Amino acid sequence: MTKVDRRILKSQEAIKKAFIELLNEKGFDKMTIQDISDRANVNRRTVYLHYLDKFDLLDKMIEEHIIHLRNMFESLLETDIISAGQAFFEYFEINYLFFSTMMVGGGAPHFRAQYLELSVELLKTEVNVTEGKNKGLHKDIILQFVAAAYVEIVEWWLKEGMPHPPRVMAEQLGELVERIL
Amino acid sequence: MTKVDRRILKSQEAIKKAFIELLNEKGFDKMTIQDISDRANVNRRTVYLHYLDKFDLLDKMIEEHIIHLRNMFESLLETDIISAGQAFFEYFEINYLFFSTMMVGGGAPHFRAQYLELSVELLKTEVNVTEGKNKGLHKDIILQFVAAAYVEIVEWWLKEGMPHPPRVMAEQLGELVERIL
DNA sequence: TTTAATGTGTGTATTAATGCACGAAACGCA
DNA sequence: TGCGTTTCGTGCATTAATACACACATTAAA
Repeated sequence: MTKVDRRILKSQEAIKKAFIELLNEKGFDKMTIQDISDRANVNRRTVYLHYLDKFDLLDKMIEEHIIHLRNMFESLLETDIISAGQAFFEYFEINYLFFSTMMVGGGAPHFRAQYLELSVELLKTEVNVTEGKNKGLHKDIILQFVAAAYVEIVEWWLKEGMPHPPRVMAEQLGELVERIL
Repeated sequence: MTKVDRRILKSQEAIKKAFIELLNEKGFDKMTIQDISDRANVNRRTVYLHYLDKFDLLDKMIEEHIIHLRNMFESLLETDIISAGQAFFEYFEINYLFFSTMMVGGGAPHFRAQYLELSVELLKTEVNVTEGKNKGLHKDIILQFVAAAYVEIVEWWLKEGMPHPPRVMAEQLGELVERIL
């Protein structure tokens, strides 16, 4: 972990904060780089110094969340599946402002693709086709099946404004997944 | 008004904000430049780029308030003395955090000196010794007398935690000054 | 449809901020 | 008192951010 120049952190912090705020107020399409730099109190040139355009900015922000989710998964390996699932839903809940507004703002596809990829990767260690009820089935099919369900549920849950608390989501989802894996 | 580099404004803003916070928490004597730069999320070197030391920082902050007060005076020339006085006390009230903690933190002498100077300057236009009740008296004596009273009252008011609202202070002070000028 | 205004992405010279290192001064404490 | 630690104030090379300008695209109004 080489030390990052404090100016870089401050600029990126300000830009990302401004981005989230504007995502709320005008949506992704309506906001301009001008808006972002104004809000962040940063020169417009500085935004281009860190990001290619607003799409890249969005991607990088999603990327950060994906990384965070992956780290969460690794630190939750010893935890039971319900509590682990709950932790994930709570993370989405905390960052609801970002994720939900991204959905209505048109950023959903980017998030969906990356989150799906992550889910498949994480589930790899959980699926067993050499014994048990899935003996003889194709691992890649099961993976894709379950991962897609996970992603779709999260997206639905966010779009609907979190109609059930994290714990309930984790419990019911755990029940369903139990029947498959 | 030549345009100031945005970085300068941001750095100074952060430093001053940190200074006020620390003035509250540890007082002027206990705080170090290190503390200030840490809190401001700025390199220690940057503080020295803008200020000689913490005394200079304090002075410059007071100076800014003095300038603000002078501008207020000029924009209140047409206003009646009570309302004008009220505006001043309200300004001190808004910046109570700074002024009051400065008093207990040991910065009072610096403020007192500059505020006294300003008061004398501003009162110059108000005192008339060519006619009226003060005909024949020395202008400089009257000036010093009234200005000192003003300053002392403000200091007392701040130290005591603003025991009366701005309006009341302005009214009573107006009454007293009326008898002299 | 033409025109004006706004936004984009980039080049560039300049400037402010950074990180680091240093000796000296001030401080806290055994 | 002496001694280790902290803070100070500064020098310096490097880097990030800035202001400004430009050509071009997009949008909105006349």
